[in-house]
This record gives sequence, structure tokens and C-alpha cells, in this order.
Amino acid sequence: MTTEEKIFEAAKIVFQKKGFAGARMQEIADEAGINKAMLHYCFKNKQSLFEAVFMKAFSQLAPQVNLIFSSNESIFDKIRQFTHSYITFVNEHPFLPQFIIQEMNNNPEFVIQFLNNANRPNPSLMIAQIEQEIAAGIIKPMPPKQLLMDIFSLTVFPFAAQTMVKGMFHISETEFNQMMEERKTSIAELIINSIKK
Amino acid sequence: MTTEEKIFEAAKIVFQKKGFAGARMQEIADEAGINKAMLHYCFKNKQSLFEAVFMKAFSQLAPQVNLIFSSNESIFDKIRQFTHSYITFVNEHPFLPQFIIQEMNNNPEFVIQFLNNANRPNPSLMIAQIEQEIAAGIIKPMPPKQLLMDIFSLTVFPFAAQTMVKGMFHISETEFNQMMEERKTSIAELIINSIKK
DNA sequence: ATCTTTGTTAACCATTTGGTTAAACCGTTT
DNA sequence: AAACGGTTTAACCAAATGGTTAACAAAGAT
Repeated sequence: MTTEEKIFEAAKIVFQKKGFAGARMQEIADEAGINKAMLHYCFKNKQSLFEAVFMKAFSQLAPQVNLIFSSNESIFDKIRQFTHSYITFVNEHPFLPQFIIQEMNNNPEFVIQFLNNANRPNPSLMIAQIEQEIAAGIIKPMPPKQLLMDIFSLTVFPFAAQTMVKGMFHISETEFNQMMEERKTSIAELIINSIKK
Repeated sequence: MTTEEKIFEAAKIVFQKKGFAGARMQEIADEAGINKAMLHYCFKNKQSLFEAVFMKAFSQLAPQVNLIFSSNESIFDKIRQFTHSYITFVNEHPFLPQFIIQEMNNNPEFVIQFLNNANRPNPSLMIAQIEQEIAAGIIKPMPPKQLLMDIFSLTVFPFAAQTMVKGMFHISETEFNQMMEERKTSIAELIINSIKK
């Protein structure tokens, strides 16, 4: 692993745990096992190191969403695939959702940047399809954005609010993972049941 | 409004926007229109000012949850009431959920503190009731925690991920509020439909 | 009137933190 | 082996930031 990679991985860990404002360059250096000056040798400054980490994180997550939203399946299958593959992916990157949501809330200017990103999550195709299937009488009439919001909420929230959820329900890491495993299918069935005619 | 109240309100605004690490004492002082030294005169330090704000926020939100979870209604009515009153409440405090979730993720030690809080959100009664109603054949068998997770997800997520949601769907503040208005009832019906036999 | 308490401020201080510099290290080229 | 280029470090710096101090004002209390 090159030094640059070591820094990047360390930055990922620290930024995801502490957020941009809470992260310390020294801590990242320690985590990477190198001198602080190396950070500035490899990446211009804190901001650009952060942007690298954030954009990488985002561009890992966004295609996951788009791949499925843009596929040719029926709505039902899209929903099944999305919940399943999203939860599978996030299980291996458990801090991504909360990290992205947090930093977007903290500096909303970022939202503009990511909206210009080529592979941003683009719900418009999916929205069009929902409208079609409603018109075709396959699913019940409902605002497409609400349906998408439901899907995202059920899938993403448990990860975004992980710490609180675990605390409130008194569940361990393992139990949490088990619950998420169940949700891979249960969410899709919940949604599908509610929209199919 | 006393100076202490002015500081508190200012701190609420700044902490909720920037988080603990991102908030600056000077900014809070400016927002309150007083000298920075007053902050330390009225509150010991940043940490204790933050704790005051956080605990107040939390103890506003938690009873909202408990009030309904501990009432004597049927599960169906509880769900209807919860989604409705939670969204109504959060509409007037739109930053509370993301603030609480963020700070809990950033310093999980807080979770322990809030778990010892008297009026913490306590789902155990609700879980017991769900189990009863399943046994009585009123609702379909399902893990009670999953049901609660579904309710929370659908209700809280749109607020927690506000900035991203607005950006992704290209919706304005007004449109967002309108969607949340719809969700006051649509979420409950979605859930109820999926669990009633 | 004056003493005391409480509220408020400007100026100051110590530490932390992001960032820089100049020198050392080390493999490659000549 | 000497010169060179990229890599790495220890030491340093300036700005930001949380927190303190000492003086001052205002309002009661004696």
C-alpha cells in the first residue's frame, strides 16, 4: 500500500468517525503511521483531503443507487434489488450513510457540488417509471417521490441513526447486523405489498 | 429575554447548524449579540453549554415519543398518532433529529448518558403490546423491533437527511413541508396496511 | 452616600491546530 | 562515487480558538 493510500484510508476512518470539523490532521497522520507533513505533501490541505474522501465515498454509493434505478426491471424487482444490494453494500461500509448525510447537512454547499457530479443519484428515470406503472394500473396511484422517500427511509435510516438505534433497542453489533439481514427482503415486501393493486 | 436565554437560543442555532466540533464560541456570542466572556460567565465552558442545549433538545423530543408509546390506544391508533404528532412537532424544530443523530454518532458516550435519562424513549411497552396483539391474532407475526424500526425510519429519515433529500429531488422548502404534511397520514396507513390481518 | 452583588466588557493568555520549511534519507542514474 | 529526484521527517510558525482576568457599570442593600 502506497503512502498516499495509507493516508487516504486513515483519513476515511477519522473523517467518518469525527466528521470534517472534528477530525484532526494529527490524528489522521497517527492513524496512517506517518508524519503530519506527509499529509500536506500528498494532499494540499485538510479541505482537499476531505473532498477526496467524501467524493470517493459518494461515488461508491451513488452508482449502487443508479445501477438499479436505471435498469429495465419492473418496479417490484427494482425495489427488491435495491434494498438487497444497498444493505449488502452498506454492511461493508457501515459509516458511509451517516457520514454523507452529516456532511451534507453541515455544509449544504456540498449538495450543489454533488448535484453536478456525473454519476449522482438520479431518481428521474425511476419517477417516470412509477408514473407509467400507475397509469398502466399495475400499482396504486401515489406521489412517486413519496414512494422513493419510503424506500430510502426504510433502507438508509437504520444505518444513519445506528448509534441511537442500537442504544434505544439495547442491541449489539451482531443483533443489529442480523436485523439488517432480515430487512434486505422485509422492506421490499412491505413496500411492494402497499403499492400493488 | 434574559442574557442566559439569549445565549441558549444562540447556542441552539449554532450547534444545530455546525455540530459540536464545528461550532465556534465567538459565533455563538455574535449570534446572541453579547461578549464572548458572557458565555463562560453563564455556562462553564463549551462542553457544558453544549450539554445544556443537547439535553434540552432531547428532552423535548423524547416525551413526544413516550407519550404515545405508553398510551392505552390500540397499536393502529398509536401508529397514527405517533406519525402525526412527531411530524407536527419536528416541523417546528426541523434540525432536532439530524442534530441528535449526528452528535450521538460522533460521541457515542452520549448514548450512555441519555439511556440513564428518566424520560428516555423507552420502546419496551410498545414492544410488549405488539407481541400481545400478534398473539391475539390482530396483527401479522413479525419482529416487534423491525416494526418500530419501520415506523421510525419512515418518520424521521426525511428530516435527518433533509439537505440531501431536497437536493436529490430538487424540491424547495415549501414542497418539502408539503410532502411531510402528506406523510403525517400516509406513513401510518402504509404501516397499518402491512401489519393488519 | 457607600458598600456589595451581579452583569458585562475589552484585552489578554495558553493551547491547539492547520500548515510550512529545511534538512535528511534513499533508490536510481550517470 | 557523485549527483539527482522523489519521499519522509523533525522542528517550527501563524492563526484560530477556548478560556481567563481585571476593570467597569448598574442595581440593591445597609
